[in-house]
Amino acid sequence: MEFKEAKNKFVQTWGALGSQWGINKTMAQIHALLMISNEPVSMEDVMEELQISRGNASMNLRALMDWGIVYKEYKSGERREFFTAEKDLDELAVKIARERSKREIKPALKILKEVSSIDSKDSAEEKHFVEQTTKLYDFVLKADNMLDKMTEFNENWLGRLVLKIMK
Amino acid sequence: MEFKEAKNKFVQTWGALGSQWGINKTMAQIHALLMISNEPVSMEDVMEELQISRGNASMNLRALMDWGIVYKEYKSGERREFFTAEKDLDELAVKIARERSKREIKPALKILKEVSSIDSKDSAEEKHFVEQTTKLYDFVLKADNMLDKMTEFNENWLGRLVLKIMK
DNA sequence: AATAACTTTCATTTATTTTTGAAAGTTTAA
DNA sequence: TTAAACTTTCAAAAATAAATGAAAGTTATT
Repeated sequence: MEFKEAKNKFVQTWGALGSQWGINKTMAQIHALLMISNEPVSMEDVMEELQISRGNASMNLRALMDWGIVYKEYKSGERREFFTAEKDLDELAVKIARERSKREIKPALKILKEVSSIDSKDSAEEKHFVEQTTKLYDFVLKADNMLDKMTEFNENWLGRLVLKIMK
Repeated sequence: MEFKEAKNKFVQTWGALGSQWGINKTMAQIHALLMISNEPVSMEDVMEELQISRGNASMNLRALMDWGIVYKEYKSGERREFFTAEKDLDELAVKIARERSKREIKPALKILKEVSSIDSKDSAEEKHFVEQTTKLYDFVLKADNMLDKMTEFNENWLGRLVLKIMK
């Protein structure tokens, strides 16, 4: 396989993976492109390589910056803006986890708490509802905390030990 | 908030959460409905409660069964089939993780390995590409293994200890 | 302060995903 | 073996999400 083909295959694959994990396809593809780029990439380059429109490139680059996983760079003597990706993968994972937690899990938790707090009066049906949603709340909270604590987890020695054992 | 409202809110919320995590909305809603149901639910009930068509109900129930998180049940003396959800949440998480790993991560890993194995000849650009995709491969593999090992992790004492510390 | 170089916005179009529902398929019981 | 009760399939329709591109908006340069 030659370089160009490999590059293209990688961008496609990363794009598909992204879209299955809540990041839209183009966004993930742009990120892929930046990941494997030696040097900062201009919007023009992104449009060219991925064959997408200016508007699309602009909006998705903006979104990537909002997520904190792509940065703007300025080259002296150049008018245009250039972009680079976060390349530290642990950092990348943490940022994505944080963002998704904030956008998706936190709001869901709020509602889970709400609905699990109705007073279940008498019926067995209602009791079961409260029981289940309470369990779910605890579970999602636990899972969310795990994500939140990933950084420390990855850094502290005990975490490393466990990782080693789990491997 | 009264029961009916809470129930509806929960189904909607779980549906939205599901659709953001790669499970389609109706599938997640059906699952939600089964989760909070005291007793097995017929397809007719599902259609009625969620206001969806017979085909939709049928296909999504089938998908849920393929994922191994919903089971068919037969009531003696009843012709119809009834359905119940996996209610053990750890089990649920493991099954979802396994399924997604199989469908999405494993194929992506295969391609990552492929593209990271081109021989990078001379150019710095190609060297960088191989370097990055190799790192990515290792990272995704690590993450995937973590998912794979969740069960043990949740069961063994060291895991529990770490969970406690992480809390 | 006018112009050129570039970026963002957003109404419209296009592509993708999901849902419908009627026909075909199965299973059970008489 | 026929009919009733139920489930599955799948082509077409509807809903949703994403992309386009031209106009509006910025910012730097002369």
